Amino acid sequence: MLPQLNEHEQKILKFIERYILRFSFPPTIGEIGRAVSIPSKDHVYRDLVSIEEKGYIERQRGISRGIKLLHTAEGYPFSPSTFHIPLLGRIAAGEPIPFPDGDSPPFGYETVEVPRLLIGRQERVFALEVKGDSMVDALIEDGDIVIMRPARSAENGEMVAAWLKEEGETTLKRFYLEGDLVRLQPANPTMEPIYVHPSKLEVQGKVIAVIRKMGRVRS
Amino acid sequence: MLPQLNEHEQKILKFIERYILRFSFPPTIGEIGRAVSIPSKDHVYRDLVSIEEKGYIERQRGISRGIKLLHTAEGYPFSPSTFHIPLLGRIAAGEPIPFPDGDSPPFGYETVEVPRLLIGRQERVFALEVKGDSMVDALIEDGDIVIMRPARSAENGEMVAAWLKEEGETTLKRFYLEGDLVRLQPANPTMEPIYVHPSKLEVQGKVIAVIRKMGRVRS
DNA sequence: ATATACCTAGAACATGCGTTCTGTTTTTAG
DNA sequence: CTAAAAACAGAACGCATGTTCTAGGTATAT
Repeated sequence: MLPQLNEHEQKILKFIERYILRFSFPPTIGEIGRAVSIPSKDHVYRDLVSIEEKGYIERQRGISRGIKLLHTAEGYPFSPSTFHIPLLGRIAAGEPIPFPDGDSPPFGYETVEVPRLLIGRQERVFALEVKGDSMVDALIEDGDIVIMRPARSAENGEMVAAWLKEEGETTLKRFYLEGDLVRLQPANPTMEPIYVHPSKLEVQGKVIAVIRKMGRVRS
Repeated sequence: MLPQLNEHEQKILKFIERYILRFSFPPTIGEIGRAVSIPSKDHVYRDLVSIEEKGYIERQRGISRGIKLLHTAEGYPFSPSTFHIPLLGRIAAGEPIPFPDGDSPPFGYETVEVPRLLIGRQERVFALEVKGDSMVDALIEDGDIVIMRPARSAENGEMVAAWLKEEGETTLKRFYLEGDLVRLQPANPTMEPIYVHPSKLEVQGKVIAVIRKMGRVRS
């Protein structure tokens, strides 16, 4: 686990990250200072040394813009064209999805690497690995990675993680509000939808993407 | 299509690419000159202007290392942590898969961005977008992106694209050679396998991964 | 040959930029 | 409270680096 950053170091690291995503090369010490309102270059210089000692960046001394960003302020690996999403756990049939509580992004989890284009704005998204064949009705199989975003409500047609209070289980289906009932439509067209009253249903999040890696071989 | 680069420009662009992959920031003009054996900084400077005019890089004038690499010397989009896989087309039920013939990498196609980790070091991979619900037995739905690699044979348990000669259609299933028959096992556990004689079957490729992006909303 | 354009080299120049020094202010330890 | 340590500001220094100038070389067309 990486050591925590103090306030200045966090602001500096976040600025470096934004700068690289925008320009594709790191900022100078002066640019950092102006961006985070530290007039002294020496001050920024020392902070960079500290950030490097904590393992978030790697520096080439004496070289302009000699900064290599290794981890984001959230402690995740950084790469410019890809985003690392925390893998919160492995989810199986009948289990509630362990949504992160509060606004604090989870720290120190294993991560899943996905292209930035797949996620768009990468706010509060997280990943789950599916265990077992309980979600075949959502066209999801054992080992799939499901990428989600917490949400309390949904638009018609969106794929949601819905908690069915009476059954005590979570299901992934497309959401349609029809009159005063909600139709939960399986992705598998051979299966029938279910209708529930909104009071018996709790939308927990929206499914953003599913990734299936076929590397392994089944006996 | 991007204009061709002359010999110097190619050497420079390839050096920039290698340098960025190694250090995570671009080289200086002097470093480029030394690497490609051009003693004159002015010479390198003019070459960079030319490379920029041809659209391979984007430059921030007047600032050190102000180079953003847009395309590789081969004309593909550049990003350090992802591959860009050619999207060969949209595949629907009953259609044969348009595998690329020969070793020449397809040029000028639309591409799909995939993290390097997802496909490893494999070459000649390509992507297809699935149209229609004909592959639900493989737990694949309309709009999914299937990433494949051409192959003539398969190991037991691998997911393959198999051409069924008598039916005249392609199907995606797990491959098991059992005695002198091949068992093609659907990913959907509620569906039954089919058994065919190897002579009636042609393995066309292996499925490496499936990507499902849920952005759009269905009515 | 002559002219033109282009490629190339080397040096000069001005600014960019990392580093370090001096000194002040704020925080922490006892 | 007092002393030590850490955080901070500003300036100075010197090498790094992008840019431009001058000039010689090479190819091509007329």
